[in-house]
Amino acid sequence: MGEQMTAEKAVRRRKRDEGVTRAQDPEGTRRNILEVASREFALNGLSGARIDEIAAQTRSSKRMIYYYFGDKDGLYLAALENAYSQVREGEAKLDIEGLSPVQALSKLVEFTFDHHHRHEEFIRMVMIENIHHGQYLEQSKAIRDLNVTAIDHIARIYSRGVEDGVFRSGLDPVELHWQVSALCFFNVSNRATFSKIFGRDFGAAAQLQRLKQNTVEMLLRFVAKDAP
Amino acid sequence: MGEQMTAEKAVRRRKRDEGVTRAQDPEGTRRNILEVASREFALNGLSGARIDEIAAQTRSSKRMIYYYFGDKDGLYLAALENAYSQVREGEAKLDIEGLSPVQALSKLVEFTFDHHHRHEEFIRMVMIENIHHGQYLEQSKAIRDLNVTAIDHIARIYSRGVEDGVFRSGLDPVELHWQVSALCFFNVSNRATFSKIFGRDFGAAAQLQRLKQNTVEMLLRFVAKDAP
Amino acid sequence: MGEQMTAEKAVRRRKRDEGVTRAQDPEGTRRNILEVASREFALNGLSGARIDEIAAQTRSSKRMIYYYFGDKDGLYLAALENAYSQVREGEAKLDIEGLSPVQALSKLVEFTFDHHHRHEEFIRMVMIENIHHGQYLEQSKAIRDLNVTAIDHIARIYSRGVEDGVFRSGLDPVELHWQVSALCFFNVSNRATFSKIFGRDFGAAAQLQRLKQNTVEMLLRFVAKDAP
Amino acid sequence: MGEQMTAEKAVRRRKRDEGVTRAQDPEGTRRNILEVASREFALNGLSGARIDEIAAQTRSSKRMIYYYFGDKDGLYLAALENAYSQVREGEAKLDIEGLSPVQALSKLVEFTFDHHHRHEEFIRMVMIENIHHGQYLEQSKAIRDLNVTAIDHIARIYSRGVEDGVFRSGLDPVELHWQVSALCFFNVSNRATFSKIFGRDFGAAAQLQRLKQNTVEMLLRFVAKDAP
DNA sequence: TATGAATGAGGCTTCATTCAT
DNA sequence: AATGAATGAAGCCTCATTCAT
Repeated sequence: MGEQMTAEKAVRRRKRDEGVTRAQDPEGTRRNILEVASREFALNGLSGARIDEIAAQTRSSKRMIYYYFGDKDGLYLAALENAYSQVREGEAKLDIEGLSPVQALSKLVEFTFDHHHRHEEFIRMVMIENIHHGQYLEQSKAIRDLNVTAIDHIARIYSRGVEDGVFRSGLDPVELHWQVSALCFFNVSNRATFSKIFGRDFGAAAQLQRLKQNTVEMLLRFVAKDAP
Repeated sequence: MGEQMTAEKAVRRRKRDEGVTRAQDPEGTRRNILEVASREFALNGLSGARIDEIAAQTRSSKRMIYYYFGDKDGLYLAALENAYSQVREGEAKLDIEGLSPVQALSKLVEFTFDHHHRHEEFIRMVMIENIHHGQYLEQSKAIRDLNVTAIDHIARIYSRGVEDGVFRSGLDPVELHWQVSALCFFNVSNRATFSKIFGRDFGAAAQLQRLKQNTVEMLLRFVAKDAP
Repeated sequence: MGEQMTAEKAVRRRKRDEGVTRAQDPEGTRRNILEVASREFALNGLSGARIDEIAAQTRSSKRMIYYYFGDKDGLYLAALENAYSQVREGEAKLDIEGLSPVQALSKLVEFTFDHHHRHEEFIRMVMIENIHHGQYLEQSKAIRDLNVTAIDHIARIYSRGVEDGVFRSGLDPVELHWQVSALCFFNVSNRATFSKIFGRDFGAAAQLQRLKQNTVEMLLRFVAKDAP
Repeated sequence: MGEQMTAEKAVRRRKRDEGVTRAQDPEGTRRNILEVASREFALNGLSGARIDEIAAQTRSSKRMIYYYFGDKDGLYLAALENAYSQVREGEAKLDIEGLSPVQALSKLVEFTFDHHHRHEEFIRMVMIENIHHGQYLEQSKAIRDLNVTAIDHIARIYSRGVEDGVFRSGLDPVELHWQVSALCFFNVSNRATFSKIFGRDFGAAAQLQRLKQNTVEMLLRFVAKDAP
């Protein structure tokens, strides 16, 4: 009696009771921590996330977080790298072989729109990182390496379009990428405030479909050759 | 027993000696706190901001923060309302009287682009609020009231353009607003990560100028009547 | 907008809106404060009661509390004196004229039992004061003066009973008073814990009736002359 | 930058230097905190007790209080359970085997009287808990479990007395327990105010002896078979 | 590789009280 | 007689992190 049960201890007890004491699996442990941390950082931000809470959701303990990631910043950086890596990996799956420039650009925009929509956690990590002025991203060579190919697709499509005489020349692929990103990113990043302000659910399927088509159309019209 | 002088006390004493304290000026005190808090929340987020740090930059004390704003959340909400209120106020200054629909839309987009650029603090507050799923905005009738007129301008311009036969019909003003917002917001919100990833300063004057013109052009092309 | 409404301010506003600004009535103000304070101290104890909360329930302001009572301790002491004074005043109404010693003692015990039951606030103040080792009561000449007559009734009844040959001699009136007090006081003071431990409502009417009769009987049997 | 030495730190250092710290002794640490807390809560009440003060008297730190007990309420509840548990444990030592009902009842009352007297800390905790309307006790299954046997002794004695024809029938053991408790509890709980009001030390040995004998006698007379 | 126990610094908030009018 | 604004001290609690095993 008198055994007061704090949250911290309750978790430990639960784990023991559930027999969650897994076999020695360093990589699994690391992976598990990283997944939980990614979720928690994306949900609460860097200062909002709690090491205790992350540890509690982990299959291992707080000590292991420090063992594998050094400190909170290290864990955050790993989560950030994880987010970028997963998203870039997904992008690699986009296949625009054999499509005309217009079809390819349409497909790229649609894919980007959907991809952002599917990876809200990533979007939130990027928002959070921007709140921090990109100071962690700056430290990460891994992330910079990951992103160099990010504009390859659109650059290729655009130059083909220009060659084929269907896109006007003089545009900057990086700026095109910027525009696609802006429209697709905003859809996820600002949905909460936008929806609440206009009393309209910008996450509803039909609405998303319209926004996506708008975005495709915007890009196509933007690169289109001016009427003679 | 020497005069024990804490850092806080020393600061307060200095303030008083410098005659910075305007005793018994409720509105001034409140305003001063709010300004400092707005800056700090925008810089560090809700959980990242420190009441102690805010108080230290204030002309009054930590205690007064609680006196006027109740708690940290209350202060944050006030800062959020403050941000929206200031920005909406600035928007009211946009004058598009006597301009053609195309000119008006160009001006609106340029203005919005610059306005966002000038109000980074506001952008950051909106990002932060989105990280919090808009839960504070939701509590604030004041903000909802402020924003109802946000699309008035673009709605008016668009309908005039349609009447005049220069814009195609069938578009949704709220979605147009969404597009303008996305392109202008992203420019501020994601500048840090975008710049670092592409090794290019997206905040440089010339670059901004290009992005702004792109944005104007995108919108004009999007609403333009299709060539017959 | 942005006008955050703290509890403190809300109260002030309410009062103003309700036009509660009463006419200058020093005694009324003092009385009102004392009543609210008595309730709050009885409910929450000395350290548990809040000056702010008391002020909020008052028709006047926090400042007036200090104006009239000096400090929190002063207010508590006034509330304590108030409690004793009210209860002693009520006791004065007990009329045992013309009753036989047995009848008088019965009536006294019943009255005391009921009186305690009716004055839970007083009981709680006495408990609280005992928690504080009676250190405030000690300061109050007023309370000591009030209580000197507390045993008069029972002393008179007892000596009449002895004279009449119906009560045994050699008992101490103060101890008799002690016994009556113990049984009547406990009924109110420990009802919460006793009820919860035994899963039985010791405040229910029928139960109270039984306890009261027990108490009368206990006293009567205690003073009764031993069977020859 | 001189070594800034806070009071707290100094205390801790002293403790370590004196070898008072028994590192890594969870049960010892917990026990030590609980003992200090029990004393402090009993002395000052829930709101009156200070976590800082408790920590200072501990062999460990404020942080450990939260580690083991969650928050102040948790610590109070543990102290309350501790108080009940200790007292009930002591009661178990009462041995009335082989005694006649009258002797047994006498012994029980005397024991209860002394036991309450010896455990002032417990009495004070119960008073404090009653001030809080028993709301903590209510949360504690541990305490309810402890108390179920509290009336066993008196119930057994009484029924034997009735069987033996020395006690009258029709009485309720719980009410008998109530009466014994009232008289014994009051002696400790209200001693301060009673003594001060009547200018008589109700804690003096001779006085206590008289009160105890009165209490025994009251109970014996109450259960006694009426003279035929 | 892993863990439960322990920690210091600092975070937010509340309290009784006083000041200026 | 009365008030709104202001305050310093101290209260409770949480955080990231390290120690001992």
